[in-house]
Amino acid sequence: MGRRSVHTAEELRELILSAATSLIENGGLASLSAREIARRIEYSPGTLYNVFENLDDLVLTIEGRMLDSLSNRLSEVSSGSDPRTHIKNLADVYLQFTHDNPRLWNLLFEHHLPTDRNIPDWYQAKLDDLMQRIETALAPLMPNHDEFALKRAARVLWAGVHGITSLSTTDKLSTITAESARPLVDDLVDTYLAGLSERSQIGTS
Amino acid sequence: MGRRSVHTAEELRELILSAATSLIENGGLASLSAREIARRIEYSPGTLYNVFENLDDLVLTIEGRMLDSLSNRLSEVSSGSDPRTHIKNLADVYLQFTHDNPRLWNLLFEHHLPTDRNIPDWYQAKLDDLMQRIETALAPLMPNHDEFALKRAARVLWAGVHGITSLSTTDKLSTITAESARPLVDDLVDTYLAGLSERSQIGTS
DNA sequence: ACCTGAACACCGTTCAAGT
DNA sequence: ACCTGAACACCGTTCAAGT
Repeated sequence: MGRRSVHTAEELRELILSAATSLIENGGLASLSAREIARRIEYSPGTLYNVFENLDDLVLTIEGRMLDSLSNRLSEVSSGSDPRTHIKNLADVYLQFTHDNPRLWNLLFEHHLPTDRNIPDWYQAKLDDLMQRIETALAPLMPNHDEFALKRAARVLWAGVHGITSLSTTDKLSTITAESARPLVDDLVDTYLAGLSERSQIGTS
Repeated sequence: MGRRSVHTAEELRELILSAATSLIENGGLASLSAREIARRIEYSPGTLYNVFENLDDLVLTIEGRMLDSLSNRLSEVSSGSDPRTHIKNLADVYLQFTHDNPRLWNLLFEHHLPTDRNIPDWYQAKLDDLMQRIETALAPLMPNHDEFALKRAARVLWAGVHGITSLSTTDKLSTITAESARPLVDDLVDTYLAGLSERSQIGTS
C-alpha cells in the first residue's frame, strides 16, 4: 500500500512505545509482542522494524525512560535534612516509584540482552547517575572512609533494597512474609546505617 | 505408532527433566521449550503432556529440586561455631550455590506462574524450611528481640543477600561495580549484624 | 496404555513488491 | 520514502487416531 502519512515518524515512534508500555504495565515482558503492538496501533508488524532495530531496542528505550523518570523523582528529594533522613527519603521515593510501576521497573531486571550485545553507553551513564546520587547522600555518614568504601556501601545498600523491592514487584515477597516492602526496607536501611557507624567507630578508636 | 516401552514412566520423566535442566543451564528460561526438549529426548511434543500438565509444572519440579539441593548444602554447615561465623558460613554456602548454578537458581525468580495459579504447598514448605534455617542461625545474635523481630531480620538479611546474588547471576552486577558478589555479601552481612547489635544495645540501655 | 503428528493459535524478523 | 503482507522458522498445547 505504501506510505500513509497519517503519522509523522516521531508520532509513530511514540505510538509504538506507548502501546508497548501499556502491554508491559499489564502483563510484564511476557505479554509484550511485536505483532500485538502492531495490532494495537493498526500498522503491519514490519513497520516496527522501520522504527526500531528489534524488540530489544524498543525495550531498552522504555528502560531508559524509566531510569530518567526515577532520576527526576530522586532529584526532587531535599538534601537539606540530616544525612540519615536524606537517605531514608531517597529510599522512600525509590520504593514508591517501584510500587507505582512494578512491571515496568521490573523490566530492567527481567530483560536480558543477547550475549553478543552490550549495554549502550547512554544506558550505562543513567545507571552511573543513579549510583552517584546514593554515594552523595551516603558520604556525610562515612567521613572516615575512603572513596572505595563509599562506593561499595552505596552499591551494597542499593542492591539490598533492590532485593526487597524486586521480590515485591514480582509478587514473591508474600511467599516469605506477610509484611510489605516498606517496613523491610526501613529495617534494612536503619540497620545497615547503624552498622556503618558502629564499624566506623571501631575503625577510629 | 503407539507405545514404545523403551523407557519406563519414571525413566521418561527423568529424561524430560534432565533435558530441560540442561537447556536452562545453558541459556536460562528463555531457551527452554517443550518442542526442543522433545527433539532432544526423541519423543513427540505431545508426550511431554502425558508426564507433566504443562511447562509450568515441569519448571516447578526443577525449582523444587534446586530448593532441596540448596537445603542439603546448608544442612552441612556446622552450627558449632560462634553465631556470627555460623551466619557467615551459611551466606558463603548460599553464594557458592548460586554461583555454581546461576541460571537454574535464577529460575526461581524469573519464572512466574499464571495469575490464576498458586504456588503448591510442597513448594511453600521448602521455602519455609530455608527461612527457618536463617532464623535459627540468627536467634543467638538477637537475644533481646521477640519472634517477630527475628523473623523480620532473617527475611531482610536474606532478601538483601538475594539482591546482590541475583544481580550477579543475571550478569547485571558488573553494570554497577567491578567488585564480585562475595565482598559485597560479606559487607552486607557484617554491617547488618553490626547494626543489629548496636540497635539491640540502644534498646536495652 | 502409551505415543504420534497434525492442527490451532500464536511468536520475531525479513524483504520483495507496491504506492 | 514508507508501508504491507507473505514467507520463514519458530512457539505451547490439544486430541483423534493408531498400535
